[in-house]
Amino acid sequence: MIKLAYAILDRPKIELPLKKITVKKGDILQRKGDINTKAYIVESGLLRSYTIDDKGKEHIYMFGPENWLVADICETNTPCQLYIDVIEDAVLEVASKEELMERGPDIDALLRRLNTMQARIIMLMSSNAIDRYEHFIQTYPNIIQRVPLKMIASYLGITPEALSRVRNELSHRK
Amino acid sequence: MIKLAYAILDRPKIELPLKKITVKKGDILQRKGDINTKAYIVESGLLRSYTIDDKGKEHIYMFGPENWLVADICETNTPCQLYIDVIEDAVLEVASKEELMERGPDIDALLRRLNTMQARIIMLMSSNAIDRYEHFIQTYPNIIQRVPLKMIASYLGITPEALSRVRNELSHRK
DNA sequence: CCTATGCCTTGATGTACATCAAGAAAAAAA
DNA sequence: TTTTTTTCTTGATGTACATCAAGGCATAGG
Repeated sequence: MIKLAYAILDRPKIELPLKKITVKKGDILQRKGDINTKAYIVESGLLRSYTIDDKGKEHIYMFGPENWLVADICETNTPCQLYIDVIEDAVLEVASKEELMERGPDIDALLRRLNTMQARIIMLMSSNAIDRYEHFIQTYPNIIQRVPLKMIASYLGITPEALSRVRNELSHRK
Repeated sequence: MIKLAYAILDRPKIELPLKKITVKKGDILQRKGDINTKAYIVESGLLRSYTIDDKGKEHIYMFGPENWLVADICETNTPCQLYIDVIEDAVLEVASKEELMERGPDIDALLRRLNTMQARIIMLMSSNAIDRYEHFIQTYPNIIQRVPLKMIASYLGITPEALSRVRNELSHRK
Protein backbone atom coordinates (compact mmCIF):
# COMPACT_ATOMS: atom_id res chain seq x y z
CA MET A 1 0.00 0.00 0.00
CA ILE A 2 2.98 2.18 0.44
CA LYS A 3 3.86 1.18 -3.07
CA LEU A 4 0.45 2.37 -4.20
CA ALA A 5 0.94 5.86 -2.85
CA TYR A 6 4.37 5.94 -4.40
CA ALA A 7 3.05 4.88 -7.77
CA ILE A 8 0.44 7.62 -7.71
CA LEU A 9 3.04 10.18 -6.78
CA ASP A 10 5.09 9.01 -9.66
CA ARG A 11 2.46 9.55 -12.32
CA PRO A 12 2.96 12.42 -14.72
CA LYS A 13 1.59 15.49 -13.00
CA ILE A 14 -1.67 16.90 -14.22
CA GLU A 15 -0.90 20.50 -15.02
CA LEU A 16 -3.59 22.96 -14.04
CA PRO A 17 -3.52 26.13 -16.09
CA LEU A 18 -1.94 28.88 -14.01
CA LYS A 19 -2.34 32.59 -14.37
CA LYS A 20 0.26 34.03 -16.71
CA ILE A 21 1.62 37.56 -16.43
CA THR A 22 4.09 39.75 -18.28
CA VAL A 23 6.39 41.97 -16.25
CA LYS A 24 8.97 44.56 -17.15
CA LYS A 25 12.53 45.18 -16.07
CA GLY A 26 12.53 46.99 -12.76
CA ASP A 27 9.13 45.78 -11.60
CA ILE A 28 9.04 44.67 -8.00
CA LEU A 29 7.05 41.51 -7.42
CA GLN A 30 7.49 41.09 -3.72
CA ARG A 31 8.84 43.11 -0.82
CA LYS A 32 10.34 41.88 2.40
CA GLY A 33 7.56 41.63 4.95
CA ASP A 34 4.75 40.86 2.49
CA ILE A 35 2.55 37.98 3.52
CA ASN A 36 1.01 35.16 1.54
CA THR A 37 3.35 35.81 -1.32
CA LYS A 38 3.09 34.01 -4.63
CA ALA A 39 5.41 31.62 -6.35
CA TYR A 40 6.65 32.47 -9.83
CA ILE A 41 7.62 30.06 -12.54
CA VAL A 42 9.82 31.86 -15.02
CA GLU A 43 8.86 31.13 -18.60
CA SER A 44 11.19 33.70 -20.11
CA GLY A 45 13.25 36.58 -18.78
CA LEU A 46 15.13 36.83 -15.52
CA LEU A 47 14.20 37.51 -11.91
CA ARG A 48 16.24 37.95 -8.80
CA SER A 49 15.46 37.56 -5.12
CA TYR A 50 17.44 39.46 -2.54
CA THR A 51 17.52 41.04 0.92
CA ILE A 52 18.58 44.46 2.03
CA ASP A 53 20.50 44.56 5.28
CA ASP A 54 20.41 47.22 8.00
CA LYS A 55 23.14 49.18 6.23
CA GLY A 56 21.04 49.32 3.08
CA LYS A 57 23.20 46.86 1.24
CA GLU A 58 21.63 44.37 -1.17
CA HIS A 59 22.45 40.69 -1.02
CA ILE A 60 21.25 38.60 -3.92
CA TYR A 61 19.90 35.31 -2.74
CA MET A 62 19.09 33.74 -6.07
CA PHE A 63 18.73 34.42 -9.77
CA GLY A 64 15.66 33.10 -11.54
CA PRO A 65 16.26 32.38 -15.22
CA GLU A 66 13.99 30.39 -17.54
CA ASN A 67 12.20 27.44 -15.93
CA TRP A 68 13.13 28.38 -12.41
CA LEU A 69 10.69 28.50 -9.62
CA VAL A 70 11.21 31.68 -7.65
CA ALA A 71 9.51 31.91 -4.29
CA ASP A 72 10.19 32.83 -0.75
CA ILE A 73 10.06 29.78 1.47
CA CYS A 74 7.92 30.92 4.33
CA GLU A 75 4.83 29.75 6.08
CA THR A 76 1.34 30.92 5.28
CA ASN A 77 0.54 34.21 6.99
CA THR A 78 4.07 34.93 8.09
CA PRO A 79 6.02 37.81 6.58
CA CYS A 80 8.54 36.86 3.93
CA GLN A 81 12.25 37.63 4.04
CA LEU A 82 13.06 38.50 0.46
CA TYR A 83 12.47 41.04 -2.23
CA ILE A 84 11.84 39.77 -5.73
CA ASP A 85 12.23 41.96 -8.79
CA VAL A 86 12.63 41.75 -12.52
CA ILE A 87 16.04 42.01 -14.19
CA GLU A 88 14.93 41.26 -17.73
CA ASP A 89 11.37 41.62 -19.09
CA ALA A 90 9.72 38.34 -18.25
CA VAL A 91 6.72 36.11 -18.72
CA LEU A 92 5.74 34.33 -15.55
CA GLU A 93 3.28 31.80 -14.31
CA VAL A 94 1.92 32.85 -10.96
CA ALA A 95 0.60 30.46 -8.36
CA SER A 96 -0.19 30.55 -4.71
CA LYS A 97 1.87 28.05 -2.83
CA GLU A 98 -1.29 26.07 -2.13
CA GLU A 99 -1.98 25.74 -5.84
CA LEU A 100 1.55 24.48 -6.35
CA MET A 101 1.10 21.90 -3.64
CA GLU A 102 -2.11 20.69 -5.18
CA ARG A 103 -0.35 20.23 -8.47
CA GLY A 104 1.75 17.79 -6.52
CA PRO A 105 4.98 18.84 -4.92
CA ASP A 106 7.93 18.25 -7.16
CA ILE A 107 10.19 16.31 -4.86
CA ASP A 108 13.02 16.15 -7.32
CA ALA A 109 13.00 19.90 -7.74
CA LEU A 110 12.99 20.37 -3.96
CA LEU A 111 15.91 18.01 -3.56
CA ARG A 112 17.82 19.69 -6.33
CA ARG A 113 17.31 23.02 -4.70
CA LEU A 114 18.44 21.69 -1.33
CA ASN A 115 21.53 20.42 -3.05
CA THR A 116 22.24 23.80 -4.61
CA MET A 117 21.82 25.52 -1.28
CA GLN A 118 24.03 23.01 0.48
CA ALA A 119 26.76 23.69 -2.04
CA ARG A 120 26.31 27.43 -1.62
CA ILE A 121 26.58 27.28 2.16
CA ILE A 122 29.72 25.20 1.95
CA MET A 123 31.13 27.66 -0.55
CA LEU A 124 30.30 30.70 1.55
CA MET A 125 31.98 29.14 4.56
CA SER A 126 35.12 27.88 2.94
CA SER A 127 35.97 29.75 -0.24
CA ASN A 128 37.71 33.01 -0.95
CA ALA A 129 36.59 35.53 -3.56
CA ILE A 130 38.44 33.89 -6.45
CA ASP A 131 37.10 30.42 -5.80
CA ARG A 132 33.59 31.76 -5.40
CA TYR A 133 33.76 33.50 -8.71
CA GLU A 134 35.15 30.48 -10.50
CA HIS A 135 32.49 28.30 -8.95
CA PHE A 136 29.86 30.75 -10.09
CA ILE A 137 30.92 30.90 -13.73
CA GLN A 138 30.98 27.13 -13.85
CA THR A 139 27.57 26.76 -12.26
CA TYR A 140 25.81 29.62 -14.06
CA PRO A 141 27.73 30.20 -17.29
CA ASN A 142 24.68 31.72 -18.98
CA ILE A 143 23.76 34.16 -16.23
CA ILE A 144 27.02 36.01 -16.30
CA GLN A 145 26.41 37.72 -19.63
CA ARG A 146 22.95 38.80 -18.62
CA VAL A 147 23.45 40.73 -15.41
CA PRO A 148 25.73 43.58 -14.33
CA LEU A 149 28.83 42.44 -12.49
CA LYS A 150 27.78 44.21 -9.35
CA MET A 151 24.88 41.77 -9.05
CA ILE A 152 27.23 38.86 -9.37
CA ALA A 153 29.36 40.40 -6.67
CA SER A 154 26.29 40.71 -4.52
CA TYR A 155 25.43 37.06 -5.12
CA LEU A 156 28.96 36.02 -4.21
CA GLY A 157 28.95 38.08 -1.05
CA ILE A 158 31.74 40.46 -2.10
CA THR A 159 31.86 44.06 -3.32
CA PRO A 160 31.91 45.06 -7.00
CA GLU A 161 35.42 46.45 -6.48
CA ALA A 162 36.64 43.13 -5.14
CA LEU A 163 35.06 41.29 -8.04
CA SER A 164 36.70 43.63 -10.49
CA ARG A 165 40.08 42.85 -8.98
CA VAL A 166 39.37 39.12 -9.00
CA ARG A 167 38.58 39.21 -12.71
CA ASN A 168 41.65 41.26 -13.33
CA GLU A 169 43.78 38.77 -11.47
CA LEU A 170 42.27 35.80 -13.31
CA SER A 171 42.79 37.32 -16.74
CA HIS A 172 46.42 38.15 -15.96
CA ARG A 173 47.19 34.64 -14.76
CA LYS A 174 48.31 33.28 -18.12
CA MET B 1 -8.22 13.63 -9.09
CA ILE B 2 -5.46 15.91 -8.04
CA LYS B 3 -7.32 16.05 -4.81
CA LEU B 4 -7.13 12.30 -4.59
CA ALA B 5 -3.37 12.20 -4.78
CA TYR B 6 -3.19 15.01 -2.29
CA ALA B 7 -5.51 13.22 0.12
CA ILE B 8 -3.34 10.15 0.01
CA LEU B 9 -0.26 12.19 0.60
CA ASP B 10 -1.93 13.75 3.54
CA ARG B 11 -2.82 10.57 5.33
CA PRO B 12 -0.93 9.74 8.45
CA LYS B 13 2.24 8.11 7.30
CA ILE B 14 2.55 4.41 7.74
CA GLU B 15 5.75 4.01 9.67
CA LEU B 16 7.80 1.07 8.60
CA PRO B 17 10.12 -0.15 11.28
CA LEU B 18 13.61 1.09 10.46
CA LYS B 19 16.86 -0.38 11.53
CA LYS B 20 18.00 1.13 14.79
CA ILE B 21 21.66 1.46 15.76
CA THR B 22 23.65 2.73 18.69
CA VAL B 23 26.80 4.71 18.02
CA LYS B 24 29.51 6.19 20.18
CA LYS B 25 31.13 9.60 20.37
CA GLY B 26 33.78 9.85 17.71
CA ASP B 27 32.30 7.26 15.37
CA ILE B 28 32.33 8.28 11.74
CA LEU B 29 29.14 7.44 9.90
CA GLN B 30 29.94 8.81 6.50
CA ARG B 31 32.96 10.15 4.67
CA LYS B 32 33.10 12.63 1.83
CA GLY B 33 33.04 10.69 -1.42
CA ASP B 34 31.02 7.73 -0.12
CA ILE B 35 28.20 6.69 -2.40
CA ASN B 36 24.65 5.58 -1.65
CA THR B 37 24.90 6.95 1.83
CA LYS B 38 22.18 6.48 4.42
CA ALA B 39 19.90 8.93 6.14
CA TYR B 40 19.93 9.05 9.93
CA ILE B 41 17.08 10.01 12.16
CA VAL B 42 18.47 11.01 15.53
CA GLU B 43 16.52 9.53 18.37
CA SER B 44 18.93 10.65 21.07
CA GLY B 45 22.43 12.05 21.09
CA LEU B 46 24.04 14.47 18.69
CA LEU B 47 25.56 14.23 15.22
CA ARG B 48 27.31 16.71 13.03
CA SER B 49 27.89 16.93 9.30
CA TYR B 50 30.86 18.82 7.92
CA THR B 51 33.33 19.24 5.10
CA ILE B 52 37.08 19.50 5.16
CA ASP B 53 38.55 22.01 2.73
CA ASP B 54 41.81 21.80 0.78
CA LYS B 55 43.70 23.39 3.66
CA GLY B 56 42.45 20.71 6.02
CA LYS B 57 40.05 22.99 7.78
CA GLU B 58 36.70 21.68 9.00
CA HIS B 59 33.47 23.51 8.26
CA ILE B 60 30.42 22.30 10.12
CA TYR B 61 27.43 22.23 7.87
CA MET B 62 24.81 21.17 10.36
CA PHE B 63 24.26 19.81 13.85
CA GLY B 64 21.87 16.92 14.29
CA PRO B 65 20.20 16.85 17.71
CA GLU B 66 17.19 14.76 18.75
CA ASN B 67 14.57 14.28 16.04
CA TRP B 68 16.68 15.67 13.28
CA LEU B 69 17.13 13.98 9.98
CA VAL B 70 20.78 14.02 9.05
CA ALA B 71 21.63 13.15 5.50
CA ASP B 72 23.70 14.29 2.60
CA ILE B 73 21.48 15.54 -0.19
CA CYS B 74 22.97 13.87 -3.20
CA GLU B 75 21.75 11.72 -6.03
CA THR B 76 21.89 7.94 -6.04
CA ASN B 77 25.30 6.66 -7.09
CA THR B 78 27.03 10.01 -6.90
CA PRO B 79 29.66 10.69 -4.25
CA CYS B 80 28.49 12.70 -1.27
CA GLN B 81 30.01 15.97 -0.13
CA LEU B 82 29.92 15.67 3.64
CA TYR B 83 31.37 13.81 6.55
CA ILE B 84 29.01 12.80 9.33
CA ASP B 85 30.21 11.85 12.77
CA VAL B 86 29.01 11.44 16.33
CA ILE B 87 29.46 14.18 18.93
CA GLU B 88 27.46 12.55 21.72
CA ASP B 89 26.67 8.83 22.01
CA ALA B 90 23.51 8.40 20.01
CA VAL B 91 20.67 6.11 19.03
CA LEU B 92 19.76 6.41 15.38
CA GLU B 93 17.27 5.08 12.95
CA VAL B 94 18.95 4.28 9.68
CA ALA B 95 17.25 4.30 6.33
CA SER B 96 18.27 4.36 2.73
CA LYS B 97 16.91 7.40 1.02
CA GLU B 98 14.64 5.15 -1.02
CA GLU B 99 13.09 3.76 2.14
CA LEU B 100 12.48 7.30 3.36
CA MET B 101 10.79 8.19 0.11
CA GLU B 102 8.55 5.16 0.31
CA ARG B 103 7.48 6.21 3.78
CA GLY B 104 6.21 9.28 2.02
CA PRO B 105 8.33 12.37 1.71
CA ASP B 106 7.75 14.78 4.55
CA ILE B 107 7.08 17.98 2.64
CA ASP B 108 6.79 20.09 5.74
CA ALA B 109 10.15 18.94 6.96
CA LEU B 110 11.69 19.65 3.56
CA LEU B 111 10.23 23.14 3.51
CA ARG B 112 11.38 23.82 7.03
CA ARG B 113 14.85 22.79 6.11
CA LEU B 114 14.84 24.96 3.02
CA ASN B 115 13.80 27.82 5.24
CA THR B 116 16.64 27.19 7.65
CA MET B 117 19.12 27.07 4.82
CA GLN B 118 17.76 30.24 3.29
CA ALA B 119 18.22 32.04 6.58
CA ARG B 120 21.73 30.65 6.91
CA ILE B 121 22.76 31.80 3.45
CA ILE B 122 21.43 35.27 4.10
CA MET B 123 23.28 35.33 7.40
CA LEU B 124 26.56 34.17 5.89
CA MET B 125 26.33 36.86 3.23
CA SER B 126 25.34 39.79 5.38
CA SER B 127 26.34 39.34 9.01
CA ASN B 128 29.54 39.89 10.91
CA ALA B 129 30.88 37.55 13.58
CA ILE B 130 28.90 39.10 16.45
CA ASP B 131 25.57 38.96 14.65
CA ARG B 132 26.20 35.41 13.55
CA TYR B 133 26.88 34.32 17.08
CA GLU B 134 23.82 36.08 18.47
CA HIS B 135 21.69 34.55 15.75
CA PHE B 136 23.08 31.15 16.60
CA ILE B 137 22.37 31.27 20.31
CA GLN B 138 18.83 32.38 19.57
CA THR B 139 18.24 29.66 17.01
CA TYR B 140 20.00 26.82 18.82
CA PRO B 141 19.99 27.69 22.53
CA ASN B 142 20.26 24.04 23.53
CA ILE B 143 23.14 23.13 21.27
CA ILE B 144 25.54 25.61 22.72
CA GLN B 145 26.03 23.82 26.02
CA ARG B 146 26.61 20.52 24.30
CA VAL B 147 29.44 21.18 21.92
CA PRO B 148 32.89 22.72 22.24
CA LEU B 149 33.05 26.35 21.20
CA LYS B 150 35.40 25.58 18.38
CA MET B 151 32.62 23.64 16.69
CA ILE B 152 30.30 26.58 16.99
CA ALA B 153 32.98 28.75 15.48
CA SER B 154 33.26 26.27 12.65
CA TYR B 155 29.49 26.37 12.11
CA LEU B 156 29.54 30.16 12.07
CA GLY B 157 32.38 30.28 9.61
CA ILE B 158 34.87 31.98 11.93
CA THR B 159 37.92 30.82 13.91
CA PRO B 160 37.77 29.76 17.58
CA GLU B 161 39.95 32.76 18.42
CA ALA B 162 37.51 35.13 16.78
CA LEU B 163 34.60 33.51 18.61
CA SER B 164 36.42 33.83 21.89
CA ARG B 165 36.84 37.55 21.30
CA VAL B 166 33.21 37.93 20.26
CA ARG B 167 32.04 36.33 23.49
CA ASN B 168 34.42 38.48 25.45
CA GLU B 169 33.08 41.59 23.77
CA LEU B 170 29.46 40.59 24.38
CA SER B 171 29.99 39.84 28.07
CA HIS B 172 31.77 43.17 28.61
CA ARG B 173 28.97 45.11 26.95
CA LYS B 174 27.16 45.45 30.20
C1' DC C 1 47.80 9.64 40.94
C1' DC C 2 50.37 11.89 37.16
C1' DT C 3 50.72 12.88 32.36
C1' DA C 4 48.94 13.89 28.02
C1' DT C 5 45.71 15.76 25.18
C1' DG C 6 42.27 18.89 23.98
C1' DC C 7 40.00 23.31 24.95
C1' DC C 8 39.85 28.21 25.61
C1' DT C 9 41.95 32.52 25.93
C1' DT C 10 45.12 36.48 24.97
C1' DG C 11 48.55 39.06 22.39
C1' DA C 12 51.19 40.25 18.14
C1' DT C 13 51.09 40.35 13.47
C1' DG C 14 49.27 39.49 8.73
C1' DT C 15 45.96 39.70 5.01
C1' DA C 16 41.80 39.53 2.29
C1' DC C 17 38.45 42.20 1.46
C1' DA C 18 35.66 46.60 2.49
C1' DT C 19 35.26 51.36 2.10
C1' DC C 20 35.97 55.78 0.08
C1' DA C 21 36.92 58.58 -3.82
C1' DA C 22 37.42 59.64 -8.55
C1' DG C 23 37.51 58.95 -13.42
C1' DA C 24 36.51 56.49 -17.93
C1' DA C 25 33.37 53.97 -20.58
C1' DA C 26 29.04 52.30 -21.66
C1' DA C 27 24.07 52.41 -21.60
C1' DA C 28 19.82 54.71 -21.11
C1' DA C 29 17.15 58.72 -21.37
C1' DA C 30 16.00 62.94 -23.27
C1' DT D 1 22.40 63.72 -31.08
C1' DT D 2 23.48 65.41 -26.28
C1' DT D 3 22.76 64.60 -21.55
C1' DT D 4 22.25 61.79 -17.71
C1' DT D 5 22.68 57.73 -15.32
C1' DT D 6 24.71 53.44 -14.55
C1' DT D 7 28.64 50.42 -14.72
C1' DC D 8 33.26 49.18 -14.19
C1' DT D 9 37.84 50.07 -12.90
C1' DT D 10 41.90 51.72 -10.21
C1' DG D 11 44.24 53.64 -6.22
C1' DA D 12 44.65 54.82 -1.22
C1' DT D 13 43.35 53.65 3.11
C1' DG D 14 40.80 51.08 6.79
C1' DT D 15 39.21 47.06 9.31
C1' DA D 16 37.40 42.62 10.57
C1' DC D 17 38.93 38.56 10.96
C1' DA D 18 42.76 34.97 10.22
C1' DT D 19 47.01 33.17 11.50
C1' DC D 20 50.72 32.16 14.57
C1' DA D 21 52.40 31.43 19.12
C1' DA D 22 52.13 30.59 23.90
C1' DG D 23 50.11 29.79 28.44
C1' DG D 24 46.44 28.20 31.79
C1' DC D 25 42.73 24.88 32.70
C1' DA D 26 40.29 21.31 32.27
C1' DT D 27 39.38 16.40 31.13
C1' DA D 28 40.65 11.78 29.99
C1' DG D 29 43.78 7.84 29.90
C1' DG D 30 47.21 5.22 31.63
